[in-house]
Amino acid sequence: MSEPLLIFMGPTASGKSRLALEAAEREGGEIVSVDSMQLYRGLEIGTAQPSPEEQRRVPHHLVGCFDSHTRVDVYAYRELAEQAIAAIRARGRRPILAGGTGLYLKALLYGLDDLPADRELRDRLDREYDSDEGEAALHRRLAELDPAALARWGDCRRRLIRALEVRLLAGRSILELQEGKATLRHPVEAWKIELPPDVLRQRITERAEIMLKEGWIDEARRAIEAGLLTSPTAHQALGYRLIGEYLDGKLPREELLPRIVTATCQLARRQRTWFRHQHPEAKTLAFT
RNA sequence: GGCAGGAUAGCUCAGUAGGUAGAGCAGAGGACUGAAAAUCCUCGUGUCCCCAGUUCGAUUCUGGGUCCGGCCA
Repeated sequence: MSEPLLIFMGPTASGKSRLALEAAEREGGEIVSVDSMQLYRGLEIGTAQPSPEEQRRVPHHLVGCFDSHTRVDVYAYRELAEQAIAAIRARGRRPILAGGTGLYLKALLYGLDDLPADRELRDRLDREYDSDEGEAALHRRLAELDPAALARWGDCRRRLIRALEVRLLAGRSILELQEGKATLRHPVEAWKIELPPDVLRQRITERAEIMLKEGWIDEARRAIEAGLLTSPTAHQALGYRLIGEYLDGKLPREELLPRIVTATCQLARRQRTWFRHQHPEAKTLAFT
C-alpha cells in the first residue's frame, strides 16, 4: 500500500501553496497543482502560479504547461494528474496535491463515470443555442428525450447541452449513467483550509494589489493580444476580462481593484461551499 | 444670499392617485461528472431624514427644520 497522498484544498488566497511547499521540503515531496487556470502559460501573475524560485525549491507539476488556447477539461486533467502522481511515486517521492479547483480534485480522488463525449456535437448544440429560437428548440428536444434531465438542468445552459449530448450519443439519460462515485481511488491525508471571511477578504485584497504592482496589467495585455479572450477555457481566468475593459477605457482605473476583489471573494465563497460538502475525506484546518 | 431639486435596504435608485414598500448591485446559503477562476438555484422589516399639522390612517399631502449635490448671484 502506497503512502497516502497529502492534499491541501481551500479557497483562493488561503495559503495552500505555502503549506504544500513547506510539506514538500519537509518530506521530500513534489507538488501536483489542482488548479484549472494555473495550467496555462502566460497567466503566471494573474493565476498566482508558484514563482520560478519556488519551483526550483520543489518540483511542481501541471503548472504553466499549456498554451492559453489549449482546451483542457476535467477528463484531461484527471489523466494528467494520475500520470504525474505515478511518476512521482516511481521516483520514490511523495505526491502532494494543492489547489482550489474542486471539480478537478473530486474527479481525481473519486474518479469519473465513463460517459460518452463528442466535442463537435457539443459545439454544434452550443451554436444552435445561440440562434433564434435555439434555446427553446433545445429545451423542447430534451423534454422529449430526457424530461428528468431537463427538470434538473434546464436552467443551466452547459448542463442542458451536455445532457442532450449524452442522451443522443448513449441513447440513455445522463442521470442514469452517472453512478456517483463514492470510493476513494487513493489513500489520502486531506486538509481543507478555512479562514474567517473578513481575514480572507483582506488577504485577497492584498494579493490583488501585489499582482497589479507586479505587472498583471501588462501580462493581461499580452495574453489578450494573443487571443486569450476567445480561448476555449483559459479565457475564464478571473480578472483578465476586467483588465481588458480597463485597457479599452470602459472601466475606470480606480474601479479595477475593487471589481477584481469582489469577483475573487465570490469565487472563494463557491470554493468554500464545494469543499464543505463534496469532500468528506478531508479534515478541517482552521486558521484565524 | 436667491432658485428649483434630492433625502427610501450596505450601495445606486424605483415606487406608493394616503391603507407601513421593491429592483439591480453587494452580501448569505445551496447545487455541481467532458468550458468549473465557469454555469445555475434560493434568500429583502428597512426609524421610507427629523418635528408638528390635516386624516380613521402619512413614507406618500401641508408647514417648519436638518443635511447633500446643482444652477443663478
